[in-house]
Amino acid sequence: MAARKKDEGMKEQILEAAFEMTKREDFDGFTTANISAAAGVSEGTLYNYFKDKKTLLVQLFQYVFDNYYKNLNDYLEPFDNLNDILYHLFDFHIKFFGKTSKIFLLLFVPIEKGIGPHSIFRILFPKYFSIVTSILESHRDEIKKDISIENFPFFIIGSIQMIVFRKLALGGDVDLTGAINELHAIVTNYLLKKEN
Amino acid sequence: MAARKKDEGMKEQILEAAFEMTKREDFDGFTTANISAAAGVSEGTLYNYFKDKKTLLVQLFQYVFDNYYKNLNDYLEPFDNLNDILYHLFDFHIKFFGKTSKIFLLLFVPIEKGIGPHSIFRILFPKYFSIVTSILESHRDEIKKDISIENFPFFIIGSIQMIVFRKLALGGDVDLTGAINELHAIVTNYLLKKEN
Amino acid sequence: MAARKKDEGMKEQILEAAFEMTKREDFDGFTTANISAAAGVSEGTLYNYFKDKKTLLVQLFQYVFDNYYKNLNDYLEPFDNLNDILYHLFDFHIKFFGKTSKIFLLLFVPIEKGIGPHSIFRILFPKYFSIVTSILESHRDEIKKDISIENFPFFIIGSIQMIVFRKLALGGDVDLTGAINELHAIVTNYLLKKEN
Amino acid sequence: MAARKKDEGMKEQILEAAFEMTKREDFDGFTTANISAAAGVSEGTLYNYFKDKKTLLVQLFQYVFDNYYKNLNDYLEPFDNLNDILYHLFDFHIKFFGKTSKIFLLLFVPIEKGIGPHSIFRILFPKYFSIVTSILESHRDEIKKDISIENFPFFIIGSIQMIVFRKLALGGDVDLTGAINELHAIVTNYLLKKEN
DNA sequence: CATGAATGAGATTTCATTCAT
DNA sequence: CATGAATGAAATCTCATTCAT
Repeated sequence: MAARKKDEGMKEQILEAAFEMTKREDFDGFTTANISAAAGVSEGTLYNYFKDKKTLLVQLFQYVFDNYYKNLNDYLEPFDNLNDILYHLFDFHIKFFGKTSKIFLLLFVPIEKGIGPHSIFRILFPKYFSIVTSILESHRDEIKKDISIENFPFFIIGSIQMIVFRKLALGGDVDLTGAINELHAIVTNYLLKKEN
Repeated sequence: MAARKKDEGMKEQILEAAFEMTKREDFDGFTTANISAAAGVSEGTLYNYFKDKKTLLVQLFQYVFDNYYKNLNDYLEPFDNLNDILYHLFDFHIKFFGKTSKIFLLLFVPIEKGIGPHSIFRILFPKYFSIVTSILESHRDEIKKDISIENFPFFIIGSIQMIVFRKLALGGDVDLTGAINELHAIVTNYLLKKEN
Repeated sequence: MAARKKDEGMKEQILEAAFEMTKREDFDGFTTANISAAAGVSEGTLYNYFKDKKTLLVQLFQYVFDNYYKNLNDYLEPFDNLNDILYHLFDFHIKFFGKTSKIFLLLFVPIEKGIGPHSIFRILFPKYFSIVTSILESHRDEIKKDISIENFPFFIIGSIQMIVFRKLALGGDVDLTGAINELHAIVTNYLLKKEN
Repeated sequence: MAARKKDEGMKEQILEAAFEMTKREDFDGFTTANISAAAGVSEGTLYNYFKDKKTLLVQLFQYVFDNYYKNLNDYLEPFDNLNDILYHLFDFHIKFFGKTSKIFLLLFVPIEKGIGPHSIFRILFPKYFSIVTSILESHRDEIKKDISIENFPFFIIGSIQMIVFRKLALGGDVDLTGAINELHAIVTNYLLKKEN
């Protein structure tokens, strides 16, 4: 149990370091050399905790998004109406990834051989879908009656993500707050019952 | 006088083959071996047309998006109101990339050394922004007076793109038409003057 | 006869261009691309005049040194005493190669397979030896009686060559005239009968 | 704690093997394949010790000449007059390179980009100049008063080197001792005060 | 378990040579 | 003959993985 705990700690330390590495301006790709240097361990040590590099990357992505969801829940906890929740969902996303993380490079890492699509996207989508869906469903009464929300989570993630990407692409002079406000306006305008 | 006459189209042939390659289910990365095999030429030939692999990839991305914009213009030509135009913008995007292209893997390819962000995103954003902006501006009278559309192009690209990604991730059973319809509803609901 | 003459002309044109190329500051090696570009012909054309690249290089070296010897003879013709002749031998050498020729890179090009040394040096040495030796022998009466001159040609070529190399290595601020004078003093001091 | 302990001598082992390789009759160029085979390591290992091939070659040249100078000092230590020292300088040079080393092929390897000459010669010249100059200066009282010795080091290196090259070019039947004696006579005759 | 040097498979790149035009 | 695009063998270089310590 102690050993396992130690294991888990080291694994997390490596994954955390790898995530931090993706936020650095001079990030230079997910090589084992880069990851081990960032984690302060030897390359060989990586293989004591992960079968191979692909496994490490898949677990890295899962680690980052488990983290994301956990912190998102805490972040949203104080808010009780959908309007506020959506705003802070956007806000949180920008804060979590907004600076410079290149974690999304992993999206196309293949996770299994065989027929059909099999990228790391497969991990992201169901998770993201379920969290946004559960938010929406627990506030159904605030949402307009006649609209479909089946694809809404994807609209949300796509839009936020593009704001992040834009920041990554264009550099420091992006008005993130304005973008969040505009996105929030679009979404709530569509989604929420008119208050009067 | 000319030797095997330099095929002016060879460069395009290589880029086209590389793009087609990204749509294949068994796509396995942008190696020079893969690209040359897809193009039916030797690896050495690649270097007769491109200084190095990075140059090829940047030009590939530009080629794909030049193609995208050109075809999009033709596709939208018959439509004269913003409602229809937006619908077919979404529609076109899905058709163009919708199946399986992994061209977006290139988004993070660095295009220059130096300070700040410098990925291939830099190429994509201004182009996409300008085309969507010009569409919106030439239909200003159909848009609600009081709303900001500064960030609108990014929401649009982000949303469409996420639908494409979802298809890539989850495979064949995605209701693309439904997604387009819903996205279209969100956007037009926010953007367009209520018709009465 | 006309055809052969044309051949010879083209061959010489290529070799001359290749030699000129070695004097350029941005000289970048004896690639077939470089040589053909310098000569203003296609790469394929090289192979109409030379069996392969090695043959071209060997003939280039021979061409340069045949040229050297021929011009040297003309250059020395006006002088009739060994003192002057030696001075102008040095002078000529510096003028011929002195700026920036990297022709000496070819010295180690192998010219035959098999046992023993077989570099292009083999071509240079006998020629240089014979010309210096013949100069010395036709002025035997000016040379001290009791000294050996068997290795003298090598001393001369080595010393001059090093002056050239020094210029190549250290750049523009070398006092070539001073170096020639000093070398001349050493050589004549050793070699010539004291005049009184 | 240490893995296969980093052999501090591995770098030197590779350089030494590369130098030895240049003395082999069947030496066939400085390819990474040749060098790694000579050193008994894999090609990949070369890149654990040298950034790239050019760096390896520059360091190889420096290694060889550092070795040369160190051993030369020991070799000359017993001798206290310039006459003897010069003789054994020649003698040593022949012994060190005299057989078959093709290390001098490296002389034109470029060491930096930019304007002006920049070959490996730049490394050789100052070193050789300083060692010969310091020998001459510490024996100034044995040298004739009125002669310039500014260029002397270059004549010495050039002459010795040409003897080495001649051996390389012409093979085994060269009278090295005779050549050394003659060179020694030339130099001392010019340089040293007449003893009487 | 940790290390990190060594490996070698595979990726990128160069370039002498060929050959269809 | 001249051309120069295409080739492919060989060179340089990268990097995930192994394994002796």
